[in-house]
Amino acid sequence: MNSLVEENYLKALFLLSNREGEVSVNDLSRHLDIKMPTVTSMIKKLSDKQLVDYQKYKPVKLTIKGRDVAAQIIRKHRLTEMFLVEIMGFGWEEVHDIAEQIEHVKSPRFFSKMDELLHYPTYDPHGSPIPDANGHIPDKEFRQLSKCEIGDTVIFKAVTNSSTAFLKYLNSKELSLDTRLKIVDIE
Amino acid sequence: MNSLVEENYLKALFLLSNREGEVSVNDLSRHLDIKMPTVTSMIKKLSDKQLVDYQKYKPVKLTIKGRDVAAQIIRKHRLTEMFLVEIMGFGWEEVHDIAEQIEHVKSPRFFSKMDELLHYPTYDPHGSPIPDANGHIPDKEFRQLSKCEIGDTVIFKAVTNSSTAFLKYLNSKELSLDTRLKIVDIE
DNA sequence: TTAAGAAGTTAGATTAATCTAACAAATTTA
DNA sequence: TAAATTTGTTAGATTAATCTAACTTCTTAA
Repeated sequence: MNSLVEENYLKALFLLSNREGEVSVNDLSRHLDIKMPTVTSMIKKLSDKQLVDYQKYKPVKLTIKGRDVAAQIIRKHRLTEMFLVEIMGFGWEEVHDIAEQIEHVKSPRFFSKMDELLHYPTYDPHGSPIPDANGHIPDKEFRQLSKCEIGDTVIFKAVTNSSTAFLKYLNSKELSLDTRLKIVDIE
Repeated sequence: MNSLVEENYLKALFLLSNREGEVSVNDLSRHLDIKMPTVTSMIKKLSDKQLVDYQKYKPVKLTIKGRDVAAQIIRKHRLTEMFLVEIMGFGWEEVHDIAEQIEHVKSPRFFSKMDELLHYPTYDPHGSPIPDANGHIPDKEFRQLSKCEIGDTVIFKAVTNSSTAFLKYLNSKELSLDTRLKIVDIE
C-alpha cells in the first residue's frame, strides 16, 4: 500500500503532466511545496515501486500502474468535492481542502456509496471530470478564457484554480458554472 | 495543533479512563497495540503539552484541557458514525474503521454540517453518547447485560464493542438497538 | 561557444514515531 | 516477607519524510 505522502506525489504528477505525460522535479517541488532533494528521493522510491519512470536529470513520468493509482485518488477527491456540495451543502469554494483530507480514506465502500448517492456524476463542482472506476476520463476539451475575444459568447464550464480565494472572487462577481457570458472587456 | 497520533492517544485515554480518570501505561499500550516504551515517551510529550498529568510509575490522567480535546475527537468519531449510517446508508457494523479515519479531518464546518444534517443527535449507532460541542456528555447509565438475570425483560440500548465481527454476530441473531428482550437463558 | 544561471543530485542532519534489549520499580503470591 | 511476576523506564536503533549545504549537469543568453 502507498503512504498518504506517496499518494500526494502521485496526484501531483497526474495533475502536472504535460501532453507527453512528463513533469519536472522542479515543478513537482514547487507545487508540493517540498524542497527538490526531498522530491528527488521520493521519486526514486516511487520508481522502485514501479509507479514512475525515472532517469537522472530527466523529467518524471507516471507508469501505467502509477497513472491508475493516481486516477483513483483524483476520482476520490472529485467525488468527495461533489458529495460535499451536493449532499452536505457546502459552497464550491470551501471543498478543496476538506476533499484533500478525505481522498485518502481507506474504504472503497465509502466512495462507492458517495458515487451511488450522487447518481454517478462525471464532473466535480469546479467542472473537472471525475475519472471512472477504471481510471478513464471523459475528455471533453473546453476553450480557455484567455483564448476568447471581446464579443464572443461562451458558457462558463470549468475552473482550473480551485482555491478558496479565487472562487470567492468569482462568487462576488456572481459567476457560477454553466453561466452564459458575453465577453465585453478583458481585465 | 496535535498530530493524528497524539489524537489517538488522547482518544484512547478518554475511553479507557476509570472513575478516577486514570489509565495505566500497560492498558494504553495494549489498546493502541503500541509497545510500552513508545507509550511512555508519548505520554511525556503529552505531559509537556499539558494534556495529561504524569508522574513516573503512576497511572496517567487527562488534564481538563486534555479531556476537552479528547471529547471533541470522540464527538467527531460518533457524529461520523451516525452520518455514515443515517445519511450514507452503511450498516452499524461497517462504520467504526471509516470513522477512525474521518474523525481527524481538520474542518469544524465539516462536522457542524454533519450535526445539522443529522438534527443534532445525542447517541451514535452503537448507543454511545455523543459529547456536545463543549465536550459535555449526557450520562445516562445503562445496566450491563452481565448484571441481568434470567427472566428479566430489558431494552437493548447500547454495545461497548463496536467491532465488525461482534456486530455481525448480533445482526445474525437479529439483535438491534431498542429491541425489547426477555432473558431466557445465559450463554 | 562559453560563462552564467537554473535545475537536479548527493551527502548528511533532523524530527516524529516506532521498536528491542536491558534494567528498575511495584505488585502479587507462596 | 522474600521471591517471582508484572509493570514501567531508559538507552539506543530504525524508518519515513523532511531539510540545508555543497556539488554536478543542463540550458540559455551574451
